[in-house]
Amino acid sequence: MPFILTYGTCAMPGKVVTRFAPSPTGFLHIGGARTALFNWLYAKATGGQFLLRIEDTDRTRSTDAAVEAILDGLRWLELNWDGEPVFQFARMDRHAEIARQLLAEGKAYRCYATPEELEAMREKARAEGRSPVYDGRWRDRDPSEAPKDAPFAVRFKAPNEGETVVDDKVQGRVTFPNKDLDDLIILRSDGTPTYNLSVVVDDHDMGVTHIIRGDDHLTNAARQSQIYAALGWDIPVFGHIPLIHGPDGAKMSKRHGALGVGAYREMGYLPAAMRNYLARLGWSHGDDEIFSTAQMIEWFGTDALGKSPSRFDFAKLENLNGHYIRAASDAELIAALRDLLPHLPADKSLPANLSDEDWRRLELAMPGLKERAKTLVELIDGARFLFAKRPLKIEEKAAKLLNPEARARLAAFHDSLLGLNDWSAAGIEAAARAQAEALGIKLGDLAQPLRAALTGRTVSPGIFDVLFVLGREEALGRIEDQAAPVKTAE
RNA sequence: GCUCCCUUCGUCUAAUGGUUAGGACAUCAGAUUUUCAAUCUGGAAACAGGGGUUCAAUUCCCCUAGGGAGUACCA
Repeated sequence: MPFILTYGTCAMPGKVVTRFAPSPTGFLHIGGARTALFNWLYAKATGGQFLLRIEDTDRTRSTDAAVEAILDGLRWLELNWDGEPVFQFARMDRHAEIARQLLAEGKAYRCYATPEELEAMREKARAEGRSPVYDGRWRDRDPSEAPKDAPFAVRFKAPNEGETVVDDKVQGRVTFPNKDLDDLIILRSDGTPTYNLSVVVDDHDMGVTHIIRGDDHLTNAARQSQIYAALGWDIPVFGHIPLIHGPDGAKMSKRHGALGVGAYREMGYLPAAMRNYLARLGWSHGDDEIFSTAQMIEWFGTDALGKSPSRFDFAKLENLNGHYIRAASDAELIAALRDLLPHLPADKSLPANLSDEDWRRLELAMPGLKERAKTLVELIDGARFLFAKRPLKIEEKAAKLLNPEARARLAAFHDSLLGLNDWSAAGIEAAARAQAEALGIKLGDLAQPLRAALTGRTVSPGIFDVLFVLGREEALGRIEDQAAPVKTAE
């Protein structure tokens, strides 16, 4: 079957092409998300293309669910890729073809060493304090010495002497002694290509010019450079960024920090806040902390990428998210909530089937709510009182506010409210202040019992806004529920 | 073990061969206030250690310590 070049043939000279190349063995984690962001930013900043390649050649570990999770994660972060994703596995024949070409040109050779043999070799090298590299035992042997019908792998004939230099945009000039870079297998004994070959071939065919990736690939960059050189292809510009660590400085693991971006969505973070936070992990633009995606694109460059690893800090993310929530319009937040609600477990969500009227009420309450929420989840929690049914369940701390005096004040205020024509926050506030004065108490002594009666809690948006948003009937009802002298506190 | 990389307040980071080493988050104190937030003011808080080079080093070089990555017929 003829191989079709998807991008290589149409790559414009001088045009930047970046890519994100995750392997679909799990969700899109935070480090991957940042890598994707940087590549995306670089493409946007240079007017180039941002491509996506799914490295699914490990058939036992790759899953369709993971592919979906990664695409989902990228979409949520609004990191849109150009064109269709390239699936590496589908290009296996092309990779094998290049391996055979290398073999034919004498730049690769057949290796008949068995896995046991290789293991013994490594053991020995380790014991002697040398790098556990392949010793090249089949490198220069005559084909006639090959065992008949024995399986073989194809190894790349890497230079033995000298050094390989990776000119890295982030790490600088990194030099590797060639003696430590052994002849890696490019074609397994079952004829399938291996990672380092596939990556080189794909990046070349896709016309990739710039590669920003985790520094766990730095050594690979050296090996890949050798393959590029053997093939006579241009080596892309590399930028190897340090990995993100967990809050305790240790490697990210499932126990701490290594969550899929979907988890961040469910914790109520906004994509824009996420991008902003991620951008500040390992990249900076002077003292700027909060900036729009447009500014990010304008400012982004590999020069300001840091070399030292960073830790993931939830407190800062949360703070940033709070900024974004406060800055968002009410309509935007309503939209974000509508998107998020279906993804949340019932106990963290709002009642199902909110009516249009409910949504309107929520939007009306939004200015007061968003001021107090650091995440959408907190926003939801803060909004819960809006949809509570009478008689309200009163939280313990709120119940303490509702002592007999407080209930008497509520009764008095309830009566004043009956005669209030201007049911606006300002009108209600004026009434409350007058009431407090008449009673000879501080405003707070009326406001807090009111809060308890109206929301069942001790914390809420401004209480006059609460009355206003709830509407006259509901508000008066809730006050009455708590003001009635015969009713018990619980 | 071997190869490579890293090290500025608790965290993310800025800057510089000569600075009171800056900002942000977190933290503490105060102001404001109907609660909580938000906001405002102020405080505490860092150049890992040791050698050099230099008139001068946080900055350049070396060593040590600590951290990270790689070391597969995984990606």
